[in-house]
Amino acid sequence: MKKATRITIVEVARRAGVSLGTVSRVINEKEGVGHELRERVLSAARALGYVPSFAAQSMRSQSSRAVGLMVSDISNPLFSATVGAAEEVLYRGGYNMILTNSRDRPDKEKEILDLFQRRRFDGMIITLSKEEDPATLRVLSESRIPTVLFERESTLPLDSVATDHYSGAHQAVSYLLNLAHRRIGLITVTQAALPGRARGLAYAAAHKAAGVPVDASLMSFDGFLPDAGYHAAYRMLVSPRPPTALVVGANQMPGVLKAIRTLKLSVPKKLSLVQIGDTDVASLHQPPLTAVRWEFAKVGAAAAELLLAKISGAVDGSRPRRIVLPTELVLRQSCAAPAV
Amino acid sequence: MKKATRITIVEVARRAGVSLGTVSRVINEKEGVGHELRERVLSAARALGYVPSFAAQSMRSQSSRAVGLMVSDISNPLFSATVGAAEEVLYRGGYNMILTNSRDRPDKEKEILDLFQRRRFDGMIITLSKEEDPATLRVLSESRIPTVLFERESTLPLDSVATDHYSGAHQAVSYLLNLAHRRIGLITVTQAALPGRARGLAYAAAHKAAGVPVDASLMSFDGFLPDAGYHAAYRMLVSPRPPTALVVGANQMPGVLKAIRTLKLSVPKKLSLVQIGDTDVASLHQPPLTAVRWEFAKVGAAAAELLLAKISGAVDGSRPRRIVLPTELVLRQSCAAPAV
DNA sequence: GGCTGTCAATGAAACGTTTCATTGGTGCGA
DNA sequence: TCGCACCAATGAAACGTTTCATTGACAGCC
Repeated sequence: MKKATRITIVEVARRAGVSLGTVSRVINEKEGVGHELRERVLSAARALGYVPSFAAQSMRSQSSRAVGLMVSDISNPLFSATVGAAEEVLYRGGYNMILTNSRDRPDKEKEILDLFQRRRFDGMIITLSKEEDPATLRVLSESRIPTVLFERESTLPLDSVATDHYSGAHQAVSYLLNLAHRRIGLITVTQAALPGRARGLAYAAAHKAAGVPVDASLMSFDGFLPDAGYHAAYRMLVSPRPPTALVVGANQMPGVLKAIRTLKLSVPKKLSLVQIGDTDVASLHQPPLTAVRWEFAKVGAAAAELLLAKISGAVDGSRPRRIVLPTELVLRQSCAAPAV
Repeated sequence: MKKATRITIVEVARRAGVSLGTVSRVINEKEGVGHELRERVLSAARALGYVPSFAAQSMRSQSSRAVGLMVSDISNPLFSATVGAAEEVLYRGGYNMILTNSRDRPDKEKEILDLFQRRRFDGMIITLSKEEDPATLRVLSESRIPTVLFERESTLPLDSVATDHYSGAHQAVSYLLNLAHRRIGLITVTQAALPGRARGLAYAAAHKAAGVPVDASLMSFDGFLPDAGYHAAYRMLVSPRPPTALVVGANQMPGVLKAIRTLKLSVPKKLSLVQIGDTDVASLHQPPLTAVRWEFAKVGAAAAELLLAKISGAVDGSRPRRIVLPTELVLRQSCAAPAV
């Protein structure tokens, strides 16, 4: 039979014949308690099956030993490696990770941020659907919880850890321009946040540097919609002046590949292809896809490490730190000069 | 300037000129407080920027409104969809999800289970690296936290939600046997847990039903090792009597495909291929891979729903519930009769 | 030998809520 | 008009820790 009532520190103290304070210090491995007593307390605790109450501890110590993570979509494979690495670092630092899914809905984001406040988390790592949503920014600026923006940047003085999406896209587009492509499609996510915005800017800058005019109809930024990759690619590819190359976000690529297959276009003969974010889909495709690569796990680990540093006060908060992680272009067999 | 000290319910009560209890009831939207007072409390709370302390609430109410999730590997794409769906259900039910990564290490699993106890979680959904690890089972059987096993089953009377891995593998192997394959390789994860064990049993049963002897060298169960897929496939394929078909777990498939490519084998001409777990890699491969399919999200949602039902007491705990979700074989173009 | 300093251990206050027994006031039926 | 039931609101106890000022004992020093 299980005891009906929870064992508290009081029972342990009584059983060991010592005071509450003593038990507390034994539990927390603080010094200043004699060897014999320590043993007595420990064995009493064991005998009773005592488990300290986190709620009481965190209420008293004003620390939840927990960190909130808010991402737009956990199921996104690009995120899951990142999230895994963040958890690893946080756990090792003695913090637990609470994971929430905002599904890119600003109202849910606000709700989650409120929740993080109530939970008195020691820190949070967040992704925003729109970097400039006023309601969200207000909550954020009033928050006193150490925060690290993740794959996002803000006008607010917030620390951030992000991949260098600008350089990544710039490399990809420049590479294709160098191969003599003049009509390059870009299929990615919304410009309301860093990744899409940086890619759009890089796309334009690379074209400008090469003296090639930009055709707005070759850019699609609604990658978060279901089947967006398919629709965007299909629309571009059946247009009167179709692109000869496509730069595509990893999440849009499955849809894009379906469109290509539907239209029976051969890669790279008819169409060159670069994927942003190197996944199994890219490396295992036939032909293997040239891709912009970065280490997903590193982004997560860096975000978690920065947050831990902020929590411990090791990093001064006077001026926001922005960590940008590098990308590289992995050349495979999905690109060629455009057919003449 | 931010206030140096946290606003508590006491300040709100003072400012609104009411008692603590009244504020508490307003905050918790309980009835029995007049309209005018309610407004006064609300506006006082707003003015002061009051945010209730979760720690205090959960200490008093003995509920953490949180659920722990322990998976072996978050980065595993098969898990991430599942985890996402579980989070969705739990969040909607008013619970937060704490995600932890056991990395399949029994010692870390035990540590995490202890943590879940201390945190007084209202429930937990867990994956075990070995279903029969005695130390883990002891912790589990002494735990009073409602628990749902996830893709695992135990000799302990624990509720579980899992995919029907047995039928899935049976379908795949039978299909290949029907195509006249006589040497079929199986590459998957450890038999110490449900998925690998069920697949091994199904493999043997299907062979027995077809009157085909089983060759143990055609089974590999160390899919959790890095590059296991590659090594297992390579070893089998270069052996004197290589398999003519391979049934491969989704996580091992990238490695297997690399081995196939290295050996320049054509699929399905030289080798038939079935993937267990239908991912983008399978559907986008050339040729598209025949796969055992199930809905990842449904498994997570079902686990979360069962757990919520247990927490609320809607389901009686006298006898464990085992929910098994169906699989189907999706026929694509990676299988053919063996070359003669 | 008295004083001081050190160390182990104690006991009570404090953390911020919820809950519950009470109080005070109001309306209604007898 | 009294008593009763009802309702809004109060005040204090309780939840399970940590922390901090205090006590008691003992050794070292002048």
